[in-house]
Amino acid sequence: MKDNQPILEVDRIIHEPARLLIVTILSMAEKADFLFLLNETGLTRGNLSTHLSKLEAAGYVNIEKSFRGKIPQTLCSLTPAGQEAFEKYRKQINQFLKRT
Amino acid sequence: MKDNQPILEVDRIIHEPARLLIVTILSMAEKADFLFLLNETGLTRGNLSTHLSKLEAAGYVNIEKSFRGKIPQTLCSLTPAGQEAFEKYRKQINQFLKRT
DNA sequence: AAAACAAGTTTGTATTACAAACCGGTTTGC
DNA sequence: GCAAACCGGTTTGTAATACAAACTTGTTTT
Repeated sequence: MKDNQPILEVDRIIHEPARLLIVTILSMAEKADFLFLLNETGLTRGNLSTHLSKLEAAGYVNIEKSFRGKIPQTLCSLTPAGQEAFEKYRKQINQFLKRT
Repeated sequence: MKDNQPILEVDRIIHEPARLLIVTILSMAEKADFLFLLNETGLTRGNLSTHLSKLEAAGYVNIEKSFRGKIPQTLCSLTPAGQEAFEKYRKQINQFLKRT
């Protein structure tokens, strides 16, 4: 068989709940550091790290590393592509769920 | 580490796009057969089959097998638990996405 | 100087979604 | 009347991935 056409095609990168959370926060905060995201999301550090990496690899978030005194700091922000993808996702899901 | 509390906790059974599609269709049609779902969703038979099994195992859909003449027929419908879970999911996602 | 801590990253594992192969029966072609 | 194609699915094999736990690199504390 090879009858394969996707119907409800949604961006899996954003669809994942943990990342949806992260992206939503970033869409409001416009630049947040690792520890802030850690608190807000309730994720473990490990999972936050990997989800951020995945978002970065997708080109959806920008990650800049710096130092706050002697302590490393990771700042994250949505890229334009990320904002766009998020908006698109929201529209899709809203529209899909609207038609009761 | 063991600081683990889930924040955006969404029903993964329903969250999966293919199953969200199936459940949405069932919520409107109230009893649909395999071939109908196959057309509506655009899934392959194999994937439709496994997703239905998963929904059945979760107690969200009821599957009855019968014959239409000599041809087997699989009828699917949402259980009350399935309807409830779907409604809950919709509310959660809508509410989450609402707060821009 | 050793032990605890901070801020992340990497690794190991179990779950999964999807495609492809399979299967039992039925119809069609010859 | 029998082989080949078709129907309506189910099972299997595999690659991706989400999460927890272990590790790392550097910094305070004691």
